[in-house]
Amino acid sequence: MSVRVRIAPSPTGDPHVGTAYVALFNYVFAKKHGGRFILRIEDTDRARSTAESEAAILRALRWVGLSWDEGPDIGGPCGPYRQSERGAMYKTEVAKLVESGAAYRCFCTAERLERMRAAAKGKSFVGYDGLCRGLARAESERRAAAGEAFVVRLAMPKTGQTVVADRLRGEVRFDNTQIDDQILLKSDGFPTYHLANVVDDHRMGITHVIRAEEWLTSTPKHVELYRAFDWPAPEWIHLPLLRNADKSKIAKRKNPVSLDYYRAAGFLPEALLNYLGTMGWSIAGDREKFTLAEMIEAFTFDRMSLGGPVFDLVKLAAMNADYLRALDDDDVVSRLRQWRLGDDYLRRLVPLVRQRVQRMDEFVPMTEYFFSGDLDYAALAQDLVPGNRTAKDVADCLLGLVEALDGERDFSPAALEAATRAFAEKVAWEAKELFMVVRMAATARKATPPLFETLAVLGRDVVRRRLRLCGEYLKRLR
RNA sequence: GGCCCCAUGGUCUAGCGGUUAGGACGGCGCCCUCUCACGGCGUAAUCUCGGGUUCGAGUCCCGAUGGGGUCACCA
Repeated sequence: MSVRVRIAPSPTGDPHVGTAYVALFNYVFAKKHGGRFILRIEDTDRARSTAESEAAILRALRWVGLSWDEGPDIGGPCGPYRQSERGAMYKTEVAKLVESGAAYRCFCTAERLERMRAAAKGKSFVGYDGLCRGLARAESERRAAAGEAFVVRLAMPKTGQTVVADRLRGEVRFDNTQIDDQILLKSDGFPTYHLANVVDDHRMGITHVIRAEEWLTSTPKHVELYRAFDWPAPEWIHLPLLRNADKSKIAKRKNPVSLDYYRAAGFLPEALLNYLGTMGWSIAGDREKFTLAEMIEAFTFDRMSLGGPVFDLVKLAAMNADYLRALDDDDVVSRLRQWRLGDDYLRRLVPLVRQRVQRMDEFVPMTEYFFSGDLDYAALAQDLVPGNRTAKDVADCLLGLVEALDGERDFSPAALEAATRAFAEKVAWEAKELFMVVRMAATARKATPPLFETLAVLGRDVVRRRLRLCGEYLKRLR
């Protein structure tokens, strides 16, 4: 059977470095075995999924250099590759499960579930209590027909164990008493990840599920689903999780996590890929530089290590430096043009500064912060903290604004201004007071072109990082 | 807290019963050099602990400890 693997990102935010990490191993494994690498969009969370996020993820994956053989943009034999367009399949499949008794309708309200969880707090098992599991078939049919809202839950076996065969860990055993009756179909009729993932992986002929370790503990539910459907299960390979410096799962509050950040910061995609390839995997004992092609050539899961690797920006930068130095001068020029020194970026900059310079030789010094990375706030420490505020106030404010901006997909000047004004109101800051702080945090200057135009050109990743770093700097001031 | 996973320098890792425990990033020192960077050389720093198994454990087993993940109508 030929290898078919997939990466299944959820379009609910920025393109995540973890997605690239998992994609890399899927890609390499597929290529190693002459298989196919599939991109599937898991957009069943209709409240959080956005088209912009999906587009950003595709763009970022392309930038990093991983191309897929089947996907929402290029199609393929098992489409559609967007779960929101596959709704009918899930309903048909879940109906079979209800019919066979492997799943059941649950009419419990969110309020009841909340009370149930509160009551179970501190107990050894905190999953669904099974109230609706015992409902007579006729009553379940009747209530559904009457239009009462329901979800469909998996009827997990109540005894015995479920064994997950993980390629890297061997057989992992779970007592069935520990496993929740997972919701398969939400009351809006959309499937949860657990259902959609199993149905799609089956229908798309996925042979190996290579995904992050955070999924390991929900895999018994998937095992049970394959059993209930009487489908052959794929092989599971749970990759170690990328970590922050404190070893917790990599997260944007502690580490830049958006692939767009890495592009904006001037990392070369091949260097990033090489670095990700050293996270949990090694090509040889004394070697860590290798190309994608070399990784494919040498690839085997036998060379994985399972401790969660700390994602270290410093080491990434050192590796990036190696790649940069290996390019010839013309290549570097061309990379710089693609990055920020090209017409596109300059065209956005010129309207902001042309009225403010008298001579062209002022342009570069005046726009320096549009091209630099992290800024130094030491010289601004006094100005950053208005007389009526403490450093901590300003820090909290900045950090709060970053959170607010995280959810802001639209980074146009107008949207930024609206969001920032709304935030100012929320924290009871005078708008112009906040604007000045943001200006200094984003540019390390007190005089710049109009703030929101400037932020828009700097871009969401650079702006959020600078505001965060400035906030953290102020926190340390004390 | 229940369950699950993991455990070699600060970090990424090599090691798959017998090694002076290797490489890389970072640190420090020296050399190269008009400066800086590159490069070269050197140096400090690791097998979490406790029991076994074995002639012999970083390597195998058990336990403890520590870290992480997960317990949603999010993925």
